[in-house]
Amino acid sequence: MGKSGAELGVVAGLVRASFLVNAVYAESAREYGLTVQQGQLLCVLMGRPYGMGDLGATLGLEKSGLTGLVDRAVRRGLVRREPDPDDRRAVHVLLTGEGHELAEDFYAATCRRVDELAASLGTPDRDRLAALLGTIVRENEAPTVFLDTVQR
Amino acid sequence: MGKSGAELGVVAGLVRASFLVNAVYAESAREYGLTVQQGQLLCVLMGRPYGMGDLGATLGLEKSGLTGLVDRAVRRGLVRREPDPDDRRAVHVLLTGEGHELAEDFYAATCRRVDELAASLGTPDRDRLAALLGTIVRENEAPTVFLDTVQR
DNA sequence: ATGCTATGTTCGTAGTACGAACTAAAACTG
DNA sequence: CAGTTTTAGTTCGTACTACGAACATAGCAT
Repeated sequence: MGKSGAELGVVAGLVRASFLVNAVYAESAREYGLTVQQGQLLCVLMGRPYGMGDLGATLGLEKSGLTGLVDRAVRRGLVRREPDPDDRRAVHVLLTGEGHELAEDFYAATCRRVDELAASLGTPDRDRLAALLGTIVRENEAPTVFLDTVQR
Repeated sequence: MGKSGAELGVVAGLVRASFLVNAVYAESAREYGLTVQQGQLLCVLMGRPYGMGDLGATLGLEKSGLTGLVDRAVRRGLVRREPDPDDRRAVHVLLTGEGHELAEDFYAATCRRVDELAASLGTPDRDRLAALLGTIVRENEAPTVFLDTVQR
């Protein structure tokens, strides 16, 4: 039973830790007047502009749902659609200046809060945890929903 | 910069791993015709019945939002409200027979999927990861949104 | 008894997100 | 190059999520 006990430990640990991260993410979003989904959109777009298709794949949304999310973000002045010069069907979604500023602030606040979740770990444990999570993220090809480091 | 690099690694690792867990959770929920929130409700109630207040605190919801969530779960026959004999204002929310069965199945499927996220880790790494996440969960007092082990 | 607090619900509002159906443009095919 | 198929996005209808404010009861304290 030792082995199955350890396995359940990983699963419950991952699920509950995710719950904490979600809560912290929601708190940050709220602080900046965003919904979680809008915050996620901004964080993804911090890296580069996306077409609607890629954006949906990255966020795990159907295209029909994404249209509304982008619409609302456009209405708030956070992102804009730009026609793709090479394909008149396609658009690029990118941050506005205001959106970029808000994204940076939200990203920083979220980093700070998530970092605090791990406050009780010493540096070696943090490094170990980072390495283990890095393996999971890599092996499962988690999309870039949150940058490793801020673009300079 | 070595230290700050490691710190960002933990943060990005936690956020992206959470994204993976969320996606897997959503996939499980969908498989069983549930929304994520309904799945979460069932998983919490697997442990024991809750009053609306405790349930809101556990799930991180305002009471007004919780009423609707429970209403819809009642309509689907998954949970029921029972008057608290000691306090005529209060109710206990608990799983119906059908809800209990569905919760077990959903829980098992989710466990399997989350476990697969860590498939590339060997047993020692899994144990280390479980221990590190366990520390975070404990230090931040993550509510019991997902049982450690199924109740027998 | 009388006010204060706690428990839940109702209501209005905004947002999330799916599938099906649709438009338009690009890509393929004979 | 005309005709078909595929791809990119949007629109529409539906159901769900979830907040705050206002409300009704019920318990509690003085």
